[in-house]
Amino acid sequence: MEIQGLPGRLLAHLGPAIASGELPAGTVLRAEELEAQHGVSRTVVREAVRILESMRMVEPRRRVGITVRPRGDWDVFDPLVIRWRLAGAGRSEQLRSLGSLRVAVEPAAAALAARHASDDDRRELGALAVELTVTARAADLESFLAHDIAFHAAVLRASGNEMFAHLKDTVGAVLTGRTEHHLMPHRPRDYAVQLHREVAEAICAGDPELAERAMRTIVVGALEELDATLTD
Amino acid sequence: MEIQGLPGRLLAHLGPAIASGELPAGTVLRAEELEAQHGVSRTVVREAVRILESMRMVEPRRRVGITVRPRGDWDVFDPLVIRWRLAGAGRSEQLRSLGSLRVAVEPAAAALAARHASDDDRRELGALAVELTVTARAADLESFLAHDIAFHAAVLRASGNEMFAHLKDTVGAVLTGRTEHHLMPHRPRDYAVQLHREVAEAICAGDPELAERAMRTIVVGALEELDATLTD
DNA sequence: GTAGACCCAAAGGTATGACTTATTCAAGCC
DNA sequence: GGCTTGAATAAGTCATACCTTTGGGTCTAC
Repeated sequence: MEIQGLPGRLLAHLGPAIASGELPAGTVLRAEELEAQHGVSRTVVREAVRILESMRMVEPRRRVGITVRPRGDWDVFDPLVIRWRLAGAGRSEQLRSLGSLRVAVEPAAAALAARHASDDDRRELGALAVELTVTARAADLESFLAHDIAFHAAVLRASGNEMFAHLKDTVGAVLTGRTEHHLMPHRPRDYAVQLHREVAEAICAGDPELAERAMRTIVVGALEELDATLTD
Repeated sequence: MEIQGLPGRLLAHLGPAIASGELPAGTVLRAEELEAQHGVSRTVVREAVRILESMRMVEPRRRVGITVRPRGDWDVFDPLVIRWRLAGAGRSEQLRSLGSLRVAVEPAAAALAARHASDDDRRELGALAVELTVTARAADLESFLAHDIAFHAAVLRASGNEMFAHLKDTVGAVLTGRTEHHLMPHRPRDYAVQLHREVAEAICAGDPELAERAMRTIVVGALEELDATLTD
Protein backbone atom coordinates (compact mmCIF):
# COMPACT_ATOMS: atom_id res chain seq x y z
CA MET A 1 0.00 0.00 0.00
CA GLU A 2 2.62 2.55 1.01
CA ILE A 3 5.27 3.75 -1.35
CA GLN A 4 8.36 1.76 -0.51
CA GLY A 5 11.97 2.62 0.01
CA LEU A 6 13.73 5.95 0.22
CA PRO A 7 11.35 7.81 -2.08
CA GLY A 8 8.61 6.75 0.32
CA ARG A 9 10.50 8.27 3.23
CA LEU A 10 11.08 11.48 1.39
CA LEU A 11 7.43 11.58 0.42
CA ALA A 12 6.47 11.09 4.04
CA HIS A 13 8.35 14.30 4.81
CA LEU A 14 7.41 16.43 1.84
CA GLY A 15 3.76 15.43 1.55
CA PRO A 16 2.73 16.37 5.08
CA ALA A 17 4.88 19.50 4.94
CA ILE A 18 3.02 20.71 1.89
CA ALA A 19 -0.38 19.49 3.03
CA SER A 20 -0.04 21.26 6.38
CA GLY A 21 0.92 24.56 4.82
CA GLU A 22 4.42 24.45 6.24
CA LEU A 23 5.54 24.75 2.62
CA PRO A 24 2.88 27.12 1.26
CA ALA A 25 1.90 27.50 -2.38
CA GLY A 26 4.58 29.23 -4.36
CA THR A 27 7.44 27.86 -2.31
CA VAL A 28 10.27 26.83 -4.58
CA LEU A 29 12.26 23.75 -3.70
CA ARG A 30 15.45 22.80 -5.43
CA ALA A 31 16.25 19.19 -6.19
CA GLU A 32 19.85 19.63 -5.12
CA GLU A 33 18.79 20.98 -1.74
CA LEU A 34 16.45 18.09 -1.16
CA GLU A 35 19.28 15.68 -1.93
CA ALA A 36 21.51 17.35 0.63
CA GLN A 37 18.83 17.82 3.29
CA HIS A 38 17.73 14.21 3.21
CA GLY A 39 21.03 12.63 2.30
CA VAL A 40 19.70 10.82 -0.74
CA SER A 41 20.61 10.71 -4.38
CA ARG A 42 19.14 12.41 -7.38
CA THR A 43 17.22 9.26 -8.33
CA VAL A 44 15.34 9.18 -5.05
CA VAL A 45 14.47 12.86 -5.08
CA ARG A 46 13.23 12.68 -8.64
CA GLU A 47 10.95 9.74 -7.95
CA ALA A 48 9.42 11.37 -4.91
CA VAL A 49 8.92 14.62 -6.78
CA ARG A 50 7.35 12.78 -9.71
CA ILE A 51 4.78 11.28 -7.40
CA LEU A 52 3.99 14.67 -5.90
CA GLU A 53 3.70 15.99 -9.43
CA SER A 54 1.21 13.27 -10.31
CA MET A 55 -0.82 14.40 -7.29
CA ARG A 56 -0.61 17.94 -8.66
CA MET A 57 0.99 19.18 -5.45
CA VAL A 58 4.19 20.43 -7.08
CA GLU A 59 5.26 21.52 -10.51
CA PRO A 60 8.92 21.12 -11.50
CA ARG A 61 10.07 23.71 -14.02
CA ARG A 62 13.48 24.08 -15.59
CA ARG A 63 15.54 27.04 -14.60
CA VAL A 64 13.07 27.71 -11.78
CA GLY A 65 12.82 24.78 -9.41
CA ILE A 66 10.08 22.66 -7.92
CA THR A 67 7.16 24.93 -7.15
CA VAL A 68 4.49 24.06 -4.60
CA ARG A 69 1.08 24.39 -6.23
CA PRO A 70 -1.95 26.00 -4.57
CA ARG A 71 -4.22 23.75 -2.57
CA GLY A 72 -6.98 24.04 -5.13
CA ASP A 73 -4.89 22.13 -7.65
CA TRP A 74 -4.21 19.10 -5.49
CA ASP A 75 -5.78 15.73 -6.17
CA VAL A 76 -8.07 15.92 -3.18
CA PHE A 77 -9.30 12.38 -3.73
CA ASP A 78 -5.85 10.86 -3.49
CA PRO A 79 -5.74 8.71 -0.34
CA LEU A 80 -2.31 10.01 0.58
CA VAL A 81 -3.37 13.63 0.27
CA ILE A 82 -6.41 12.94 2.42
CA ARG A 83 -4.29 11.22 5.05
CA TRP A 84 -1.72 13.99 5.11
CA ARG A 85 -4.39 16.64 5.50
CA LEU A 86 -6.13 14.71 8.24
CA ALA A 87 -2.83 14.39 10.08
CA GLY A 88 -1.95 18.06 10.42
CA ALA A 89 -3.28 21.54 9.92
CA GLY A 90 -6.37 21.66 7.76
CA ARG A 91 -7.77 18.62 9.49
CA SER A 92 -11.03 20.36 10.30
CA GLU A 93 -11.60 21.50 6.76
CA GLN A 94 -10.78 18.05 5.44
CA LEU A 95 -13.20 16.46 7.90
CA ARG A 96 -15.96 18.83 6.82
CA SER A 97 -15.36 18.12 3.13
CA LEU A 98 -15.39 14.42 3.76
CA GLY A 99 -18.50 14.81 5.88
CA SER A 100 -20.37 16.34 2.96
CA LEU A 101 -19.07 13.67 0.65
CA ARG A 102 -20.37 11.01 3.01
CA VAL A 103 -23.79 12.69 3.09
CA ALA A 104 -23.89 12.47 -0.67
CA VAL A 105 -22.45 9.02 -1.21
CA GLU A 106 -23.41 6.77 1.68
CA PRO A 107 -27.20 7.09 1.40
CA ALA A 108 -26.93 6.38 -2.32
CA ALA A 109 -24.70 3.42 -1.58
CA ALA A 110 -27.19 2.10 0.98
CA ALA A 111 -29.99 2.33 -1.57
CA LEU A 112 -27.95 0.49 -4.17
CA ALA A 113 -26.96 -2.10 -1.59
CA ALA A 114 -30.62 -2.79 -0.81
CA ARG A 115 -31.07 -3.61 -4.49
CA HIS A 116 -27.88 -5.44 -5.34
CA ALA A 117 -26.37 -6.91 -2.19
CA SER A 118 -25.52 -10.59 -2.29
CA ASP A 119 -26.76 -12.96 0.36
CA ASP A 120 -23.29 -12.94 1.92
CA ASP A 121 -23.31 -9.16 2.02
CA ARG A 122 -26.66 -9.16 3.81
CA ARG A 123 -25.50 -11.75 6.30
CA GLU A 124 -22.35 -9.76 7.03
CA LEU A 125 -24.30 -6.54 7.52
CA GLY A 126 -26.67 -8.24 9.92
CA ALA A 127 -23.79 -9.65 11.93
CA LEU A 128 -22.01 -6.30 12.06
CA ALA A 129 -25.18 -4.56 13.25
CA VAL A 130 -25.32 -7.03 16.12
CA GLU A 131 -21.68 -6.44 16.97
CA LEU A 132 -22.28 -2.70 16.97
CA THR A 133 -25.14 -3.07 19.40
CA VAL A 134 -23.12 -5.26 21.75
CA THR A 135 -19.93 -3.17 21.76
CA ALA A 136 -21.95 0.04 22.15
CA ARG A 137 -23.73 -1.34 25.20
CA ALA A 138 -20.36 -2.36 26.64
CA ALA A 139 -18.99 1.13 25.86
CA ASP A 140 -16.05 -0.61 24.20
CA LEU A 141 -15.06 2.29 21.97
CA GLU A 142 -12.18 0.51 20.27
CA SER A 143 -14.18 -2.48 19.14
CA PHE A 144 -17.12 -0.25 18.31
CA LEU A 145 -14.93 1.81 16.01
CA ALA A 146 -13.60 -1.28 14.26
CA HIS A 147 -17.09 -2.62 13.65
CA ASP A 148 -18.40 0.79 12.65
CA ILE A 149 -15.71 1.03 9.99
CA ALA A 150 -16.44 -2.50 8.86
CA PHE A 151 -20.15 -1.73 8.68
CA HIS A 152 -19.78 1.32 6.47
CA ALA A 153 -17.23 -0.48 4.33
CA ALA A 154 -19.65 -3.37 3.90
CA VAL A 155 -22.44 -1.07 2.77
CA LEU A 156 -20.16 0.68 0.29
CA ARG A 157 -18.95 -2.62 -1.09
CA ALA A 158 -22.43 -4.11 -1.24
CA SER A 159 -23.53 -1.19 -3.40
CA GLY A 160 -21.78 -2.93 -6.26
CA ASN A 161 -20.22 0.34 -7.39
CA GLU A 162 -16.45 0.18 -7.45
CA MET A 163 -16.05 3.90 -6.88
CA PHE A 164 -18.25 3.84 -3.80
CA ALA A 165 -16.41 0.75 -2.59
CA HIS A 166 -13.10 2.57 -2.85
CA LEU A 167 -14.25 5.23 -0.42
CA LYS A 168 -14.14 2.71 2.40
CA ASP A 169 -10.62 3.63 3.48
CA THR A 170 -11.50 7.29 3.38
CA VAL A 171 -14.63 6.79 5.47
CA GLY A 172 -12.59 4.62 7.78
CA ALA A 173 -10.06 7.42 8.18
CA VAL A 174 -12.83 9.86 9.06
CA LEU A 175 -14.31 7.56 11.67
CA THR A 176 -10.90 6.82 13.14
CA GLY A 177 -9.97 10.49 13.24
CA ARG A 178 -13.22 11.33 14.96
CA THR A 179 -12.58 8.83 17.73
CA GLU A 180 -8.89 9.60 18.06
CA HIS A 181 -9.50 13.29 18.49
CA HIS A 182 -12.28 12.77 20.98
CA LEU A 183 -15.01 14.14 18.79
CA MET A 184 -17.15 11.19 19.84
CA PRO A 185 -19.31 10.79 22.93
CA HIS A 186 -17.77 8.38 25.43
CA ARG A 187 -20.54 5.96 24.72
CA PRO A 188 -22.05 5.58 21.25
CA ARG A 189 -25.49 7.13 21.20
CA ASP A 190 -28.32 4.64 21.30
CA TYR A 191 -30.23 6.18 18.43
CA ALA A 192 -27.14 6.05 16.21
CA VAL A 193 -26.79 2.33 16.88
CA GLN A 194 -30.49 1.91 16.26
CA LEU A 195 -30.10 3.64 12.89
CA HIS A 196 -27.31 1.29 11.90
CA ARG A 197 -29.59 -1.63 12.69
CA GLU A 198 -32.27 -0.05 10.55
CA VAL A 199 -29.89 0.28 7.63
CA ALA A 200 -28.88 -3.36 7.94
CA GLU A 201 -32.48 -4.51 8.18
CA ALA A 202 -33.57 -2.39 5.23
CA ILE A 203 -30.75 -3.71 3.06
CA CYS A 204 -31.52 -7.27 4.11
CA ALA A 205 -35.19 -6.70 3.35
CA GLY A 206 -34.39 -5.07 0.02
CA ASP A 207 -35.97 -1.73 0.90
CA PRO A 208 -33.89 0.96 -0.84
CA GLU A 209 -35.91 3.96 0.35
CA LEU A 210 -35.69 2.98 4.00
CA ALA A 211 -32.01 2.08 3.75
CA GLU A 212 -31.25 5.40 2.12
CA ARG A 213 -33.27 7.38 4.64
CA ALA A 214 -31.71 5.69 7.66
CA MET A 215 -28.21 6.07 6.28
CA ARG A 216 -28.83 9.71 5.49
CA THR A 217 -29.91 10.29 9.07
CA ILE A 218 -26.67 8.72 10.25
CA VAL A 219 -24.31 10.73 8.10
CA VAL A 220 -26.22 14.00 8.44
CA GLY A 221 -26.11 13.51 12.19
CA ALA A 222 -22.38 12.84 12.04
CA LEU A 223 -21.84 15.97 9.97
CA GLU A 224 -23.88 18.10 12.35
CA GLU A 225 -21.98 16.80 15.36
CA LEU A 226 -18.78 17.52 13.53
CA ASP A 227 -19.81 21.09 12.77
CA ALA A 228 -20.87 21.58 16.36
CA THR A 229 -17.58 20.25 17.70
CA LEU A 230 -15.03 21.74 15.35
CA THR A 231 -14.12 25.21 16.43
CA ASP A 232 -12.01 26.36 13.48
CA MET B 1 -1.54 19.01 -15.95
CA GLU B 2 -0.04 16.08 -17.82
CA ILE B 3 3.08 14.35 -16.64
CA GLN B 4 5.87 15.80 -18.72
CA GLY B 5 8.77 14.35 -20.60
CA LEU B 6 9.72 10.78 -21.34
CA PRO B 7 8.15 9.30 -18.22
CA GLY B 8 4.92 10.89 -19.41
CA ARG B 9 5.22 9.15 -22.76
CA LEU B 10 5.92 5.82 -21.14
CA LEU B 11 2.99 6.34 -18.82
CA ALA B 12 0.79 7.10 -21.80
CA HIS B 13 1.63 3.63 -23.11
CA LEU B 14 1.59 1.61 -19.92
CA GLY B 15 -1.43 3.22 -18.26
CA PRO B 16 -3.90 2.58 -21.07
CA ALA B 17 -2.42 -0.88 -21.66
CA ILE B 18 -3.10 -1.84 -18.07
CA ALA B 19 -6.43 -0.02 -17.85
CA SER B 20 -7.72 -1.73 -20.97
CA GLY B 21 -6.79 -5.20 -19.77
CA GLU B 22 -4.18 -5.65 -22.46
CA LEU B 23 -1.80 -6.23 -19.56
CA PRO B 24 -4.06 -8.15 -17.17
CA ALA B 25 -3.60 -8.46 -13.43
CA GLY B 26 -0.69 -10.68 -12.58
CA THR B 27 1.32 -9.76 -15.65
CA VAL B 28 4.94 -9.32 -14.71
CA LEU B 29 6.94 -6.59 -16.44
CA ARG B 30 10.68 -6.27 -16.11
CA ALA B 31 12.29 -2.87 -15.89
CA GLU B 32 15.04 -3.88 -18.27
CA GLU B 33 12.52 -4.96 -20.89
CA LEU B 34 10.64 -1.70 -20.63
CA GLU B 35 13.90 0.18 -21.16
CA ALA B 36 14.62 -1.80 -24.31
CA GLN B 37 11.07 -1.72 -25.67
CA HIS B 38 10.69 2.01 -25.32
CA GLY B 39 14.28 3.00 -25.86
CA VAL B 40 14.59 4.92 -22.62
CA SER B 41 16.85 4.77 -19.62
CA ARG B 42 16.31 3.24 -16.21
CA THR B 43 15.66 6.67 -14.76
CA VAL B 44 12.67 7.17 -17.00
CA VAL B 45 11.27 3.69 -16.47
CA ARG B 46 11.61 3.98 -12.71
CA GLU B 47 9.79 7.29 -12.56
CA ALA B 48 6.91 6.05 -14.71
CA VAL B 49 6.63 2.88 -12.66
CA ARG B 50 6.69 4.87 -9.42
CA ILE B 51 3.73 6.87 -10.61
CA LEU B 52 1.83 3.72 -11.54
CA GLU B 53 2.74 2.36 -8.12
CA SER B 54 1.30 5.45 -6.45
CA MET B 55 -1.92 4.77 -8.39
CA ARG B 56 -1.77 1.22 -7.08
CA MET B 57 -1.82 -0.18 -10.59
CA VAL B 58 1.50 -2.02 -10.31
CA GLU B 59 3.64 -3.37 -7.52
CA PRO B 60 7.39 -3.64 -8.07
CA ARG B 61 8.96 -6.47 -6.12
CA ARG B 62 12.57 -7.47 -5.95
CA ARG B 63 13.57 -10.69 -7.55
CA VAL B 64 10.12 -10.85 -9.16
CA GLY B 65 9.50 -7.86 -11.35
CA ILE B 66 6.79 -5.25 -11.75
CA THR B 67 3.46 -6.96 -11.21
CA VAL B 68 0.20 -5.57 -12.54
CA ARG B 69 -2.31 -5.35 -9.70
CA PRO B 70 -5.97 -6.39 -9.98
CA ARG B 71 -8.44 -3.70 -11.01
CA GLY B 72 -9.97 -3.61 -7.57
CA ASP B 73 -6.77 -2.17 -6.16
CA TRP B 74 -6.48 0.77 -8.52
CA ASP B 75 -7.07 4.33 -7.41
CA VAL B 76 -10.34 4.61 -9.25
CA PHE B 77 -10.64 8.30 -8.40
CA ASP B 78 -7.36 9.23 -10.03
CA PRO B 79 -8.12 11.43 -13.06
CA LEU B 80 -5.60 9.58 -15.19
CA VAL B 81 -7.05 6.19 -14.36
CA ILE B 82 -10.52 7.46 -15.17
CA ARG B 83 -9.37 8.87 -18.48
CA TRP B 84 -7.52 5.70 -19.45
CA ARG B 85 -10.52 3.57 -18.66
CA LEU B 86 -12.85 5.85 -20.58
CA ALA B 87 -10.54 5.65 -23.57
CA GLY B 88 -10.49 1.91 -24.09
CA ALA B 89 -12.08 -1.32 -22.98
CA GLY B 90 -14.06 -0.99 -19.78
CA ARG B 91 -15.47 2.31 -20.94
CA SER B 92 -19.02 1.16 -20.33
CA GLU B 93 -18.33 0.02 -16.82
CA GLN B 94 -16.51 3.25 -16.05
CA LEU B 95 -19.38 5.31 -17.43
CA ARG B 96 -21.85 3.40 -15.28
CA SER B 97 -19.75 3.87 -12.13
CA LEU B 98 -19.41 7.54 -12.83
CA GLY B 99 -23.11 7.76 -13.55
CA SER B 100 -23.92 6.46 -10.07
CA LEU B 101 -21.40 8.80 -8.56
CA ARG B 102 -23.04 11.72 -10.32
CA VAL B 103 -26.45 10.64 -9.01
CA ALA B 104 -25.04 10.74 -5.50
CA VAL B 105 -22.96 13.88 -5.69
CA GLU B 106 -24.57 16.35 -8.06
CA PRO B 107 -27.94 16.65 -6.31
CA ALA B 108 -26.14 17.19 -3.01
CA ALA B 109 -23.91 19.75 -4.67
CA ALA B 110 -26.93 21.56 -6.10
CA ALA B 111 -28.53 21.72 -2.66
CA LEU B 112 -25.35 23.11 -1.13
CA ALA B 113 -25.04 25.59 -3.97
CA ALA B 114 -28.54 26.88 -3.29
CA ARG B 115 -27.38 27.66 0.24
CA HIS B 116 -23.87 28.90 -0.27
CA ALA B 117 -23.48 30.19 -3.81
CA SER B 118 -22.05 33.67 -4.16
CA ASP B 119 -23.80 36.32 -6.23
CA ASP B 120 -21.27 35.77 -9.00
CA ASP B 121 -21.96 32.04 -8.95
CA ARG B 122 -25.68 32.67 -9.30
CA ARG B 123 -25.18 35.11 -12.14
CA GLU B 124 -22.95 32.65 -13.96
CA LEU B 125 -25.43 29.82 -13.54
CA GLY B 126 -28.24 31.97 -14.90
CA ALA B 127 -26.17 32.94 -17.93
CA LEU B 128 -25.16 29.35 -18.60
CA ALA B 129 -28.78 28.19 -18.41
CA VAL B 130 -29.64 30.75 -21.08
CA GLU B 131 -26.74 29.59 -23.26
CA LEU B 132 -27.91 26.01 -22.89
CA THR B 133 -31.39 26.93 -24.04
CA VAL B 134 -30.08 28.82 -27.06
CA THR B 135 -27.58 26.24 -28.23
CA ALA B 136 -30.09 23.44 -27.70
CA ARG B 137 -32.65 25.19 -29.85
CA ALA B 138 -29.98 25.67 -32.54
CA ALA B 139 -29.03 22.00 -32.23
CA ASP B 140 -25.42 23.15 -31.90
CA LEU B 141 -24.14 20.05 -30.14
CA GLU B 142 -20.59 21.26 -29.76
CA SER B 143 -21.45 24.51 -28.03
CA PHE B 144 -24.15 22.78 -26.06
CA LEU B 145 -21.63 20.31 -24.72
CA ALA B 146 -19.24 23.07 -23.72
CA HIS B 147 -21.92 24.95 -21.86
CA ASP B 148 -23.30 21.79 -20.31
CA ILE B 149 -19.86 21.01 -18.90
CA ALA B 150 -19.50 24.57 -17.69
CA PHE B 151 -22.92 24.42 -16.06
CA HIS B 152 -22.25 21.30 -14.07
CA ALA B 153 -18.79 22.56 -13.16
CA ALA B 154 -20.32 25.80 -11.91
CA VAL B 155 -22.80 23.95 -9.71
CA LEU B 156 -20.07 21.77 -8.26
CA ARG B 157 -17.88 24.77 -7.56
CA ALA B 158 -20.73 26.82 -6.13
CA SER B 159 -21.36 24.04 -3.61
CA GLY B 160 -18.38 25.37 -1.71
CA ASN B 161 -17.06 21.85 -1.16
CA GLU B 162 -13.59 21.38 -2.58
CA MET B 163 -14.08 17.67 -3.14
CA PHE B 164 -17.25 18.20 -5.11
CA ALA B 165 -15.55 20.97 -7.06
CA HIS B 166 -12.76 18.63 -8.04
CA LEU B 167 -15.18 16.27 -9.73
CA LYS B 168 -15.77 18.82 -12.45
CA ASP B 169 -13.17 17.37 -14.78
CA THR B 170 -14.54 13.90 -14.23
CA VAL B 171 -18.09 15.00 -14.95
CA GLY B 172 -16.78 16.86 -17.96
CA ALA B 173 -15.11 13.71 -19.20
CA VAL B 174 -18.38 11.80 -18.86
CA LEU B 175 -20.34 14.40 -20.77
CA THR B 176 -17.68 14.61 -23.47
CA GLY B 177 -17.50 10.84 -23.79
CA ARG B 178 -21.25 10.62 -24.08
CA THR B 179 -21.32 13.06 -26.98
CA GLU B 180 -18.23 11.67 -28.69
CA HIS B 181 -19.56 8.16 -28.69
CA HIS B 182 -22.96 9.23 -29.94
CA LEU B 183 -24.83 8.26 -26.82
CA MET B 184 -26.68 11.55 -27.07
CA PRO B 185 -29.76 12.43 -29.11
CA HIS B 186 -28.94 14.64 -32.07
CA ARG B 187 -30.76 17.47 -30.44
CA PRO B 188 -30.72 17.94 -26.66
CA ARG B 189 -34.09 17.01 -25.22
CA ASP B 190 -36.28 19.94 -24.29
CA TYR B 191 -37.16 18.63 -20.85
CA ALA B 192 -33.49 18.18 -20.02
CA VAL B 193 -32.82 21.80 -20.89
CA GLN B 194 -35.85 22.83 -18.89
CA LEU B 195 -34.48 20.94 -15.88
CA HIS B 196 -31.17 22.74 -16.13
CA ARG B 197 -33.05 26.03 -16.07
CA GLU B 198 -34.92 24.85 -13.01
CA VAL B 199 -31.69 24.02 -11.24
CA ALA B 200 -30.28 27.44 -12.03
CA GLU B 201 -33.45 29.20 -10.90
CA ALA B 202 -33.64 27.19 -7.69
CA ILE B 203 -30.03 27.95 -6.84
CA CYS B 204 -30.55 31.63 -7.62
CA ALA B 205 -33.66 31.65 -5.48
CA GLY B 206 -31.92 29.80 -2.67
CA ASP B 207 -34.23 26.79 -2.75
CA PRO B 208 -32.11 23.74 -1.86
CA GLU B 209 -34.89 21.17 -2.06
CA LEU B 210 -35.96 22.21 -5.54
CA ALA B 211 -32.39 22.48 -6.79
CA GLU B 212 -31.61 19.03 -5.45
CA ARG B 213 -34.76 17.50 -6.94
CA ALA B 214 -34.24 19.00 -10.37
CA MET B 215 -30.59 18.01 -10.46
CA ARG B 216 -31.45 14.50 -9.36
CA THR B 217 -33.92 14.22 -12.21
CA ILE B 218 -31.18 15.27 -14.60
CA VAL B 219 -28.55 12.82 -13.47
CA VAL B 220 -30.96 9.93 -12.93
CA GLY B 221 -32.21 10.51 -16.44
CA ALA B 222 -28.68 10.55 -17.77
CA LEU B 223 -27.90 7.30 -15.97
CA GLU B 224 -31.04 5.63 -17.30
CA GLU B 225 -30.29 6.69 -20.86
CA LEU B 226 -26.79 5.38 -20.39
CA ASP B 227 -28.03 2.01 -19.16
CA ALA B 228 -30.46 1.82 -22.05
CA THR B 229 -27.78 2.63 -24.61
CA LEU B 230 -24.82 0.64 -23.40
CA THR B 231 -24.98 -2.91 -24.59
CA ASP B 232 -22.13 -4.49 -22.65
C1' DG C 1 14.56 55.32 -23.98
C1' DT C 2 12.47 51.37 -25.59
C1' DA C 3 12.04 47.07 -28.20
C1' DG C 4 14.11 43.40 -29.92
C1' DA C 5 17.73 39.82 -30.71
C1' DC C 6 21.08 37.23 -28.48
C1' DC C 7 23.69 34.75 -25.23
C1' DC C 8 24.72 32.57 -20.88
C1' DA C 9 23.97 30.42 -16.62
C1' DA C 10 20.96 27.77 -13.82
C1' DA C 11 17.88 24.20 -13.00
C1' DG C 12 15.59 20.16 -14.14
C1' DG C 13 15.80 15.94 -17.53
C1' DT C 14 18.13 11.85 -19.26
C1' DA C 15 21.67 8.27 -19.73
C1' DT C 16 24.86 4.98 -17.81
C1' DG C 17 27.86 2.01 -15.03
C1' DA C 18 28.86 0.33 -10.58
C1' DC C 19 27.21 -1.31 -6.60
C1' DT C 20 23.70 -2.74 -2.77
C1' DT C 21 19.89 -5.19 -0.97
C1' DA C 22 16.07 -7.98 -0.62
C1' DT C 23 13.79 -12.21 -2.06
C1' DT C 24 12.87 -16.39 -4.29
C1' DC C 25 14.07 -20.85 -5.24
C1' DA C 26 16.62 -24.89 -4.86
C1' DA C 27 20.18 -27.70 -3.29
C1' DG C 28 21.94 -29.70 0.65
C1' DC C 29 21.86 -30.89 5.39
C1' DC C 30 19.97 -32.51 9.82
C1' DG D 1 9.97 -33.93 5.92
C1' DG D 2 11.38 -29.71 7.38
C1' DC D 3 14.98 -26.54 8.09
C1' DT D 4 19.15 -24.04 6.75
C1' DT D 5 22.00 -22.09 3.58
C1' DG D 6 23.56 -20.20 -0.51
C1' DA D 7 23.44 -18.45 -5.04
C1' DA D 8 20.99 -16.13 -8.68
C1' DT D 9 18.06 -12.40 -9.92
C1' DA D 10 15.72 -8.15 -10.27
C1' DA D 11 14.71 -4.03 -8.16
C1' DG D 12 16.88 -0.14 -5.40
C1' DT D 13 20.44 3.32 -4.80
C1' DC D 14 24.40 6.19 -5.85
C1' DA D 15 27.58 9.11 -8.43
C1' DT D 16 28.67 11.27 -12.55
C1' DA D 17 28.44 13.05 -16.96
C1' DC D 18 25.92 15.27 -20.24
C1' DC D 19 21.56 17.25 -22.61
C1' DT D 20 17.76 20.57 -22.91
C1' DT D 21 14.98 24.15 -21.71
C1' DT D 22 14.25 28.72 -20.13
C1' DG D 23 14.53 33.02 -17.44
C1' DG D 24 16.96 37.00 -17.36
C1' DG D 25 20.54 40.07 -18.37
C1' DT D 26 23.06 42.39 -21.91
C1' DC D 27 23.91 44.35 -25.97
C1' DT D 28 22.34 46.49 -30.06
C1' DA D 29 19.44 48.99 -33.30
C1' DC D 30 16.00 52.03 -33.96
